[in-house]
Amino acid sequence: MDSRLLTGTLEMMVLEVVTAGPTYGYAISQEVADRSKGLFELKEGSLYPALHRLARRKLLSASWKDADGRRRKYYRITAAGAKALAARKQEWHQFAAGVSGVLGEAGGLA
Amino acid sequence: MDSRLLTGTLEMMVLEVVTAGPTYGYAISQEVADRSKGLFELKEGSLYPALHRLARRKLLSASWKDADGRRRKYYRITAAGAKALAARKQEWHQFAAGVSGVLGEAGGLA
DNA sequence: TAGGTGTACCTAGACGGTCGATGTATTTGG
DNA sequence: CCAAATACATCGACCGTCTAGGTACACCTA
Repeated sequence: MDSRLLTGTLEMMVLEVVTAGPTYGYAISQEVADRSKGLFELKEGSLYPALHRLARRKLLSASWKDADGRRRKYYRITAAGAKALAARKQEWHQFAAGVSGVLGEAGGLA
Repeated sequence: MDSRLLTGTLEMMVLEVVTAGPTYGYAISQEVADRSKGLFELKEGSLYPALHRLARRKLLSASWKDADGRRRKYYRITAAGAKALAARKQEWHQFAAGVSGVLGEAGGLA
């Protein structure tokens, strides 16, 4: 898996996972790995900066919580985040359809 | 269209177009725009460096030709290029399926 | 109790691809 | 005659991912 493919979709996937309910970095990476059948193993050097970007842009809100004697930073989606996610998903589908079109496959743009 | 999504797929699309027969930079960008219904407008600052990379890696071979009184650099796919393209396409399909899985859509990884 | 593994966060710098801007030159169409 | 299209190329800016490193605590086993 060329990690360059992740560029632009990593944030979308993070937003999607957080949409399911408040969660934290480590759990997000596990969930993404799970849902992708182990294909995506988000690296800490990509994941944490992405979370910070999303928080800075107010697409996620963050708060520290203690659970199981562990210090965790929980993220939850904001209204702006939900909106941005919807836009990203649409863009992604359009993009994927465009690639299909160039590759001469069925499922290209209408 | 966030152009960052193109990272990693631009070369694949170029290889695919050249597979149809020897062609040149300007025509490639037209063809990609065509096949993607205008969604992808490859910029010169991305396209030409990509062609040079692919040629340097021997995935494409290049030769100058004169046609219509115009100076054009024609590219054709090499055996290694065809092989690389097949690999990239498989990787792309896997990647797209992985994203579908994370987004909770049908068509995820088996 | 020492050490390894898993959990959990973070950052710095390297790397590389896409972009906008800019440059050159010719042909075509109004 | 001049604007637009054709056709190639390069440069530096920008930005996201990665590797590698760091901190800290919980848990299990020898």
